[in-house]
Amino acid sequence: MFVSTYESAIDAKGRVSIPAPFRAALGGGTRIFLWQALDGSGCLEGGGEALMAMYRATLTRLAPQSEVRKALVTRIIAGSADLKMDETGRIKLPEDLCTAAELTDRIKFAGNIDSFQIWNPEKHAAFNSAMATAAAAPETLAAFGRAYSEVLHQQGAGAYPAPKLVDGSEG
Amino acid sequence: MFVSTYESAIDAKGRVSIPAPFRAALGGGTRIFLWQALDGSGCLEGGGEALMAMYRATLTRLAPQSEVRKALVTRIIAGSADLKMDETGRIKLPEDLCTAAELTDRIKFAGNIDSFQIWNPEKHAAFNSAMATAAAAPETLAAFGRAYSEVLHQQGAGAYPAPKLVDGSEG
DNA sequence: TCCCCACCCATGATATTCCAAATTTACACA
DNA sequence: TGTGTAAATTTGGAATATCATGGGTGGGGA
Repeated sequence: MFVSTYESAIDAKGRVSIPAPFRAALGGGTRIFLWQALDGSGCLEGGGEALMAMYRATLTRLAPQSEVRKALVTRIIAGSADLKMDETGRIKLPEDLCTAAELTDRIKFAGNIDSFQIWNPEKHAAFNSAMATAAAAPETLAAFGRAYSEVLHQQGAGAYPAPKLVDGSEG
Repeated sequence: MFVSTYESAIDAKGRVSIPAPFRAALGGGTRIFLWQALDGSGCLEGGGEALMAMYRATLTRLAPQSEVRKALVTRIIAGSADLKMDETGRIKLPEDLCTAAELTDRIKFAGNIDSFQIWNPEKHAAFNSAMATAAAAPETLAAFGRAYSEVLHQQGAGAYPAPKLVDGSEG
């Protein structure tokens, strides 16, 4: 799982070190896919072979000639760069993606569960504060609570230790 | 899988280099089939022997004398060029297909999962921006999200671990 | 006999791989 | 709790390999 946010630098050759925790999340694979986020937020989205395999399965479920599938395949499959990490964990960012996401010298890697995002730092800061506001909204918190309850019920109460008032060495 | 987009040039003899990653996606085969895309988008569609084998199986499932089968066989089977890559990974584009797809000096290879597309660069740019708009539409994103969830549930704990409160160090 | 096509080789540019150093981070011990 | 050591990671640069492209030659068909 891709968690947390890290900053990294683009060197003179357009190379970038993938943060070590993200390399671990890639499960040892060295192939990385990068494409422009679908929602127009201006960041790049990336993942490894496992994510692309999921996307392949997802896209081939959609009706072959549907506009939805064509649009998504164009953006995610045709629109993605197929990169390979070197031995020190670096990739070379394609120029067109750097231009699209306004990446110049320093960038932010943001975890996104199954994928990660690459941001221009200023845009990331703006996005971050917007998300902070949105997260604090009552509707957001309510929706989170509902989803959490559903998962709890689905998984059953046995999956997790019951809360204890006085906790020992485990829990 | 055919991923990403590459540009290539048609030389004086009408030859074109297949991008190296696409050659890898052909699995070592040197036979390439090319035909006009069914949807009237004006690009060519292509693939290797594996894709044609899939199409053969698909088409022979259709009722022999049905209009659907005749139409598809005519376009895909009769209408496709049967080409062979040379040792340096080039093919010679037939003139009629070049004319139909308005290919002159430079062309774009766009990955399409199991097949690839060949585009006139200007037409590809126009198609790309149209698809970008379509992909950003809320309905498209919602449809993608639904399909992704379905795949997740089908695979269960396969590619990605199901949500757990206590997760391993990777995943 | 001519022309077209398939095959072969050569070359420049580009991308990738490899090596080495410097910085940061984690850990152990005082 | 502070410091020193060790490991890992990030960074910079150069050598190597790969790839796209151009031209040349021989065989086969018209």
